[in-house]
Amino acid sequence: MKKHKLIIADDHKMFLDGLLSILAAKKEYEIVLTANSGKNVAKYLDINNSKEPIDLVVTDVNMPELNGIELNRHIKEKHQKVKTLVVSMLHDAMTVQTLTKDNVDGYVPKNAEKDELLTAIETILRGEKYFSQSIKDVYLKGMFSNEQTLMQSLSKREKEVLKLIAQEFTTQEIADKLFLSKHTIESYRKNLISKLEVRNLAGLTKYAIKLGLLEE
Amino acid sequence: MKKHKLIIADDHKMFLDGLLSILAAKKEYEIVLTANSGKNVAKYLDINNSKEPIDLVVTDVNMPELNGIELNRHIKEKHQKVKTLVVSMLHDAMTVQTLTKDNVDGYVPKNAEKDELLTAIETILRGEKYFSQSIKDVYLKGMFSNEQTLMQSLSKREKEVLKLIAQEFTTQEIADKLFLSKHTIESYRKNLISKLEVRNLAGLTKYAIKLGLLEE
DNA sequence: AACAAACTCACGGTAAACGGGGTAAAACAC
DNA sequence: GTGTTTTACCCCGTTTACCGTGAGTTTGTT
Repeated sequence: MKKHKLIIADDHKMFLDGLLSILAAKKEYEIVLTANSGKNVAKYLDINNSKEPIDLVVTDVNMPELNGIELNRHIKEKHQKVKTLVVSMLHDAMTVQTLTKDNVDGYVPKNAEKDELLTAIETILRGEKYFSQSIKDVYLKGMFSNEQTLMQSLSKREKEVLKLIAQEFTTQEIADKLFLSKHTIESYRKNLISKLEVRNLAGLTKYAIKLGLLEE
Repeated sequence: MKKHKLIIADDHKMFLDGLLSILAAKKEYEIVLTANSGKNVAKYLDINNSKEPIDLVVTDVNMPELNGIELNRHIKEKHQKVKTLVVSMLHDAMTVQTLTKDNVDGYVPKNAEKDELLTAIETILRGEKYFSQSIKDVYLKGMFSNEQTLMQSLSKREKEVLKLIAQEFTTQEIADKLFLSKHTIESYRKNLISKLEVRNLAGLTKYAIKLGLLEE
């Protein structure tokens, strides 16, 4: 019987050790590489995958250099045959949605049982998808939450203005910055307040943060 | 040689498995209990510790029911002889400060090497403290960051007002709510703006969030 | 071509926030 | 028991935000 070739990636070394000890005990699997960043996985695949094709990459979401989302995207673009399984904390709905949109093959939270992880891996290697119930819950909840819908209901310009508002710029300053009339910005402000169902600048600011419009 | 009795607690089962496999391989240690919440550890100690004293509790910070901070506090109050080692992600300075204030015996981030974990445990069992360099860095950085200082520079009343401001209440509404003159609230508003070095409500709101004054 | 979004601008009014300047009693610390 | 911080209060002037209502123009879709 041919062993399935796996890569596992997580920046928490102890967790990586844990995964490794679970998977190395199974003779069906060969751990070809363990990595603490997505970049190392991508690099490895880009160089070696044609010679020695990998079956599955098990990866965390939060990683330096190239995170799990980006790694999954890279794999699904450049190495379509390689399956991906995300093993991470429970993330927000958007993360899950992004991953599924990018055709990830499975998602198991880190608080799952060992057995569920093994089931997930088997299922995926058979060519099916595997998502834990809690992940499906998050996904569905996200579908009907208004955060997501509201974000989509905002146009590009509205998001731009919202961002500047939350960055403490006044209407006049934003108008100057965008070469628009201050009346225009006032309109946006009004629309944002009614669309997001908030009362004032404080509510707008909170939404800007929630929607991830602010970096620093 | 008498084995040291350990308890490990983490709500991520796979990580727990990892820890277990690392520690169970060492014959110096006996894993008396693995738990996925702080409450279970506290309960166990409260009932059994007099008969069969535990030497060390290894715990995560983020856990349901009773988190690592609360668990550590409980242990240091009720079971002074039991050492505690936190193994968790890198947390903010305040978490680390709270833990050290509560006399935790060590802190190792989850991305540490297996060997460092073992070193930490040995050190602590010898009666010394062990903190990874990255944890010390976070601690020191927190000492000189202004977020912490600013938070302390705010009085109770100021925090209360700031919270209400960020909750989208107007000056008048806050005045009514706290049975104060609206002039008073205006003063607080001004002081907050100058203390926190922001320009307006948006900046105040961001600080309220950063300082953790808002729940939902 | 028709239609809907998205984007732009305008006016008038009320309410609120912002900025600068104060006073003063109570609580806490040294 | 003197000094500092906290809490609470006041006035005034200016700016900005908020609200309603409306309307032209561009852009993309079917």
